[in-house]
Order: sequence, then structure tokens, then C-alpha cells
Amino acid sequence: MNDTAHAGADLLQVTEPHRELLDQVLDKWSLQVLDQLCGRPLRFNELRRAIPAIGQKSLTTTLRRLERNGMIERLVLPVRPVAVEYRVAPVGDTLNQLVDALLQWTTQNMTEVELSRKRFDAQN
Amino acid sequence: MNDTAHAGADLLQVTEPHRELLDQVLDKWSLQVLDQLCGRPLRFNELRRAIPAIGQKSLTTTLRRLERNGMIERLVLPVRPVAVEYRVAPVGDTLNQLVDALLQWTTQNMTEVELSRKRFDAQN
DNA sequence: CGGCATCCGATCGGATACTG
DNA sequence: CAGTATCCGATCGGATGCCG
Repeated sequence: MNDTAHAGADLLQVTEPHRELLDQVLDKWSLQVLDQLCGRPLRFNELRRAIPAIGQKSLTTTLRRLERNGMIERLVLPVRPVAVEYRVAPVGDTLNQLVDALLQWTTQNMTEVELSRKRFDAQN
Repeated sequence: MNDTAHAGADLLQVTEPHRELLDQVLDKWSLQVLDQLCGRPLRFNELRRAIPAIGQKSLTTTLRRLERNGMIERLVLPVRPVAVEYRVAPVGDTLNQLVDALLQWTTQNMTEVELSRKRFDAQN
């Protein structure tokens, strides 16, 4: 046993590149885009309709970032007018499984969280 | 079989409250705070030193939000001058396990991600 | 259709000063 | 020590207009 003595459980530490990656693929919109692309590819405007709250600008940057990190693939279909298809890449799919685990976690703990919020808000 | 016909895998959909919760407990700083508090409690300034990049303001709001959602507990110790101890609550601990899974995922896929980034950046 | 460029108000977050 | 309060520059993101 070495000198880092607090009870194990995290052998991993959060180094900058790791934190940055999670930051890029796990943000507010990326979660939903990833979730929407689960299973079947979607077009740009299909994604917009599927996630009404997202603006065109945000969707664009989100898709670009996900593509840059290899989470999704961008396919320009040879038709007129232009059609672009987005689909999850294999790596993105492994991430998607973790995202699903997170969503399950939220459903399981939502009531407790809401109770905690009520208690907190009442006190302050 | 009903009319939502794309291949299963996600039975969960991202509803607003769920998305909002993940947004509050899974953001950039919350991840690191949660990770730091894993196992042992820490004081305010201990957290600051453990996460040098975080500002005092951001740390405060992050801790408040985590507390409000029930992820951590805030203990004011009866000493002079004031001492405050932060520790993960049981719910937060279940979240922490998912965060650890995410960190493992980043370590496993970091090289592939970096390759993807190089390819992307070279093209644009 | 799938963007990019620009303007611009709102929000974030760092730096600094002060307090129980 | 553990914050709160304030100022303020930087960043985000919506709205709009234009294009291949």
C-alpha cells in the first residue's frame, strides 16, 4: 500500500485531456444528438425537429465537434439538393451505452433528487 | 410492434427534467468535484487546491448545485474559525460509479479520439 | 437542404475587495 | 476559513440574412 491512502474506488484520476474529452462529447446537446442517432441515421433537419429546443447554430457546432472526436460520421449524399446524413460511429456507440446508463440513473433517482431540491429551496 | 419502428437499444428518451439533471451534475466542474470527494470528505480550500483550475466562484456554485440535487452533503463543523466539510451523499456515490465508467471509457478510447481529431483537423 | 457569416443581448466566470 | 458582492471582459447562443 502506497502513500495515497484514501479508500480506493477511483484508480482513475481526472487528467486534463480526459476531462476535456468528456466535456466535448457529454455536454447538454451532444447527449441528445447522440441519443437521437442511436440505431438509425438522421438528416440535419430531422435532428432539428427531433430536438426542437436546439438552434441551428448550436446543432451545427455540436455535430462538428462530435464528428471531430470520432463519435459520429457525416455522409454527404450525392443528390440535389444536398442531403447530409449523420450516424453514430462505433466509438460513439460505446459512449451511447454509457449515456443510456446515465439516463437510467436519472429515472431511478429523479424523485429523490426532487425531494432534495425542495428541502434545499425551502431552507434558503 | 408499434409505430416507433427504429431498432431498439434506447427505450429511454431524453425528457427535459432528465436532461436538466444530467446538465447540473455532469458538467465540467461537477465531474471533478465528485471525483475528488470520492471516498473521503474534503474542505472548501482543499478542493480548490485539488482542482487548481477552478475559481472560487465556480467552486461555490458547483458545490451549491451538487448539494441542492442531493449529490453531496455540506457539514459546518463547530470550530473557530469556520470549517466546512463536503462529502458525497449515497446518491452521489451511485453517480460517481457511472462517472468512473466514463473515465475508463476515455482512457480506453483516447488514442482513437486523438487520431480522429488529427484526421479532421488535417482536412479542414 | 444544410449550412456559414454577422450582429447583438444574455450569461459565464475571473479578479478583486470585503465579512462573519 | 469559507464564503458574498461587485465589476467587467470574454464567451455563448439566438435571430437574421445569404448561399451552393
